Order: sequence, then structure tokens, then C-alpha cells
Amino acid sequence: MQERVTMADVARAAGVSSATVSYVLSGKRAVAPQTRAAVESAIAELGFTVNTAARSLRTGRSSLVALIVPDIANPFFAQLAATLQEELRGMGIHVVVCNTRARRDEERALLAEAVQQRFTGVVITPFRLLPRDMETLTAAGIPAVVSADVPFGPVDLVTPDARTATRRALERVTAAQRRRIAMIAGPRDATGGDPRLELLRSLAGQFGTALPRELVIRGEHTREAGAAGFARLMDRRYRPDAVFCANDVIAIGAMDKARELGIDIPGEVALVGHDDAAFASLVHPQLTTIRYPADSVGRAAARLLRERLDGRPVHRTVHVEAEFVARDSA
Amino acid sequence: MQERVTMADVARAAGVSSATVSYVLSGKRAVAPQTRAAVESAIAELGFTVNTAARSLRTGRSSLVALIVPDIANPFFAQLAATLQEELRGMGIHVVVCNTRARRDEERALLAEAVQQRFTGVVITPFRLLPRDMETLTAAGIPAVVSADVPFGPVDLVTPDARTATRRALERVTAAQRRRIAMIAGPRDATGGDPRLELLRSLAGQFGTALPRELVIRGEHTREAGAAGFARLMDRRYRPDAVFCANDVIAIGAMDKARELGIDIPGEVALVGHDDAAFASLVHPQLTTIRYPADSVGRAAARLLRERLDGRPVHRTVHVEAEFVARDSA
DNA sequence: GTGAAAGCGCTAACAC
DNA sequence: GTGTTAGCGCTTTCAC
Repeated sequence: MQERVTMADVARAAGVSSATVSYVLSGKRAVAPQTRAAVESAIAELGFTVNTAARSLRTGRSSLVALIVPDIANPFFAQLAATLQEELRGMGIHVVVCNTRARRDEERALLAEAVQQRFTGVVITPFRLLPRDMETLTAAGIPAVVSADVPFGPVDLVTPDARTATRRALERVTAAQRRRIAMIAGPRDATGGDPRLELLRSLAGQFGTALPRELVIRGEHTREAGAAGFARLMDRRYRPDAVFCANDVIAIGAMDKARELGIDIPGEVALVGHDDAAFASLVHPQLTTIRYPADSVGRAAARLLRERLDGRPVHRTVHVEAEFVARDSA
Repeated sequence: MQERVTMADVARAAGVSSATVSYVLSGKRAVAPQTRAAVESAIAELGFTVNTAARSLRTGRSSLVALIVPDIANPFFAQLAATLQEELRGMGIHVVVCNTRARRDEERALLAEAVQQRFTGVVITPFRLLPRDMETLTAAGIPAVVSADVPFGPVDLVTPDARTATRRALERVTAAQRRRIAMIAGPRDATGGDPRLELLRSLAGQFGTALPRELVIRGEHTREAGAAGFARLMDRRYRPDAVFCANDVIAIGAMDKARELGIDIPGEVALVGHDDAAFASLVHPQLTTIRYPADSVGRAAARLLRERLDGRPVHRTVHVEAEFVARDSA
């Protein structure tokens, strides 16, 4: 049962006060080189590490960052968690994973908890949350980074720029003479509607086509919803020959249903996903998709958080370029 | 900027001492019903929540559980994280994700950190760690739950029982007259060798076959290693007609290579994975695999941890039944 | 059944 | 450039 080494122990060993040890660690005031050296060697000798509980109690800030996402088991968010954790580790910050299951009540509860526990920061992909729900966080002075397709309250934002990639996707689809474009989008009550849908709609005109209302299906970001959505689309009199999906999980569900119905992809219907989740290249046919790079998003989020903790006062937005990945399904 | 409500505030509002508030919360000593009621309503009224930093400083225990795994982006571990988080949330415990990237130095560093930070518990899937590396944890009195195929030091264990499932897999493979069985296993220096390999080997005899040394390939748990391993197996004079893989990621790599080499699966070679990762049913042909249920593992780990925190002194092992999932690749 | 008070280890204001 | 010290909010011992 090793005893904990405290700053007082280090101070004694180095022949200084514990305040000096603290200042050596934080760099918040000048310390004479030889004092610093003595402290540092005492720290090394004794194997001292700071007690984060004491620090948190004193400063009112924990060393935790909450990652609040709809579904941590979704490969996109799992990768985001991995990258974020990796990036923040060097600062001694731990990443706490929080699943909202796409429910607004859980999103709000988790935000409230982040405030109560005095988390040092929050990275969140809101799903049904409203921008004003973020106020609790900003009021408490907790830096927040939102990873979302559209701006979301007065916080830092990591947002993909998918315009070019979406245009490429439309080029590809229309080059194959497809004009009846559909989308299986996210739920109607999701925060900010579905920006991926809006983008597709706004670009479709440039390609001599449009997304008629009856060819837009709304549903959850699940495989089941993808299958159901695809089935409904195939029932339309005006049957689509290209289907975009709000994410890859939905696209997989659509593929399930296509197989069940004996509909050839991409022969009869082209299919385009979003995210480039890890499994996108595993399905057959391989999924053509618009890639949102989870690792770049994670790195950007970590950087914004670091800057914020270093005192940057204004909010920043980082754009991450999405990428069209042409595989076999379109 | 909402001010924090402390126990002292609650105590004042309820007309008691802060000690009483503490005891109402912890239940560690009897409190008169009416006192308790007064305290509880004051808590509700003021919206009090305990300051975990202060509690941690005082008790020497944080409210964090570390989940230490080789790769959080692996769907199996992502699901484990999701379940664990869900299960522990009710206790006010947060799950911190820690990626070791299958490296022993990182595994050790993370364990050391769990001790330093006085984590309340650790759930770990060791990869290259040695059982004695766990001693730091046990010496510090930190409850640990290991999720692994074999016992691992004096800690609680969640372990799959894959005997029946593996037997089923062998039945299926040998019923198709396959006798030249191979395995792409984990690395030779992994902790405890590769129990999935040992199990397969020990059962093979019952099916009139064996795993000759030259048909066992060792490598990392990656897609690339799976592809490389499969290529090597196909180069053998004694070419296998059934290949087991230590996990599904490896199996996917093997499939990549089979496609590249124009080898039909399952026609020429049957392929069996382990885990039933989320993508197993997505690949073509769909992967036949031995399912290790991540959610059951997560629930069991949470339960063991809870029991331990409630004071159970002895170590327990929970067996989780693996399941043979027959799909198309074998 | 309840209260008073010490003290966990750190940070930062203040003093020199 | 360095030291002294108060106090963050809680738990728990001791006293009644």
C-alpha cells in the first residue's frame, strides 16, 4: 500500500515551501533555476504526482472533459472518442464518455451534470438539444466545443464543409443519368433539422434535379429506420433512382431492404451514405459515401479546447473538409 | 453564473448540521425520519448536488472508473464502453476511456495513473500486460475487473465460456468435410498466449483433425495482419480449407485477401471469426463467428464492480456464454 | 439522534 | 524570488 506523496513531501525534500512546488508545476510565477531544478529532482525522486481531487476542490475545475454523443457505439463517435482521448492525454485531461441515446432529456441531464461536476470542458454532438440548452454551460464558464453541421449557440464549433463533396456525389449520380433523387434524412425534430438534407437540396438544382417532398423520408439514425425508409421510397409512384442517406448506418439499413426486395444496387438505385464509418468499405456493394473525418474532428475539438483553456476569449469555428468517397453503391 | 450550493447551505435551510446532511446522503448512521425529510426537501429546494472533488479529497477515492482497452474504436470495446457507462451512471460513477493501442507500456502507465488519481475502479482487457502488473492496483486497494479469456491475477474476472460455441463451429466446418484447419491468432507475446487458439486446438482432436504448427499464424488484431496471415496460409503446401480468426477484424482482413487472390469463401476456404462485432453481418459473405456478447460482459463487469464497492471481500468470476453464429462464411 | 470541528492536498493572495 | 497561510466542501471522529 504505497503512501501518497504530497507537495509538502516534495517541498521538504527540496528545501522549499509547498507554494514553490506548486509554482514550479504551474509556471504561474518565476522560480530561480536552481530552485526549480531542486524541486524537479525531488519530484522525480519521490515519484510525486498531483492530487487532482485537491486541485479540483481548490480551483473549482476538474480535469475531466465530457464527450456527449448520441451513440458511442456508432463507429464515427467511437473514433472521435479515441482521438480526443489521445489528444488530451498529454494535458492530464481524461475523457468521460456520455451516451445520450439521441434523447433530449439525457442531453440536458448530462450537460447539467457537467456543470455540477465542474468539468473542465465539454465536447458535444447535439441531436435534439436546443442551442439555449447550452446556456447552463456557458453561464458556468465551461468551455464547450460543438461538433455539428451547423452553428449552435455561442460556443466553439467544429463543422464539416461538405459542399464540394456533396457536389461531387451529385455529379457522379447525375452523370449516370439519374434524376429522381431521394433522401432518407434524420428525424424532423432533430436540432436544426437535417443540414445534410438542406445542403443536398440546395445543390440539386445545379444538376437539373430536385428533391421532391415525397422523396424525403425522415427517421432515426438507425439501421431499422434506414430499411423502413427505403421500403417507403420504393413504394412511391415516382420511384427514386438515387438515394442519399443522412449517415452510413441508415444506408446499411437501406441496403438490407434492397436485398430483401431484390432491388439491385447500384443498378436500379444508387446509394450514397454520410460519415464513412468503418464498415462502409466492408459491405457489399461497398458503400459510396461522403466522408466526415472523425479523427480530424477529434483533433480540431481538442485544439479548440486547449486554446480555450489557455484563455482565448472569443469563439472560433473550425471547418473540416468532407470528402466524397466513390465506391460501388453509386 | 449560478453559485454552487454546498452542504452548509442545505444544513442551514434544514436547520441541522452539515454532518447530518452528509449522513442523510450516505445512510451511514441513523437519522430521525423528520430530520431526514427536512434535509431531503432542502436538498430538492436548493438543487444541491455533492461536490465530488471535495468528497474525493476527503475519502481518497474518486468517482471515476477507467475502462482500459486495446482499441476503443473496435466495435466490441465501443459497445462495452456504452454498456458500462449506462450501468454505472445510476451510481454517479463516470467512465473514463483509456486506449492502450495494445502496448504494454501504455497499459502499465494507465494502471499507474488509475492509482495516482485514486480511481474508484478499473475495468480492463489486458493485451500485453502481465498479471503481476495488476499488483499496483490491488496494493492500492482499487477494485479491478478483468475482461479476458483466462484468469488474470487476484481480481474479479468476466470471462466468456466459448467451449460449446467453438465445438459448434468445428461441427459445422467438419460436417462440410473440411479437415485442414488453420488459425490466424493473436501475437505470440500477448498475455496468456491466445486462449481462443488453445481452445480450438484442444477441441480439434474430437473432430478427427488438428491444428498443425504451420497452419497457425500469429499477428496483431488488425485488418492488415489478417490479410497478411491469410496470404501466408494460402502459400502453404498443405493449404487449409477452414480458417479461424482470433477476432472479426482479423477475419475481415482475411476476406480482403481472399477477394484479392480470387479465393472463394466459403467455397474453397471456410472462415470463422470471433466477437460478432457490429460489422460481421455486413460483410459479404456474412461472417460466421463466435459471438462474445459485449453488452453482457459490460453488465457483468458493472455488477462485479458494484459488489466490490459494496464490500465483497473475495474475488469472483462470472462466465458469459459465447454463442456460435452461423452465417455465410462457414 | 445530533453537532462541532479537524483535516484531506492543493492554489493563490498577501507579505516580505 | 520565496514563504505563510486561508480555505475550497466534504466525511468522520469524538463528544454529548
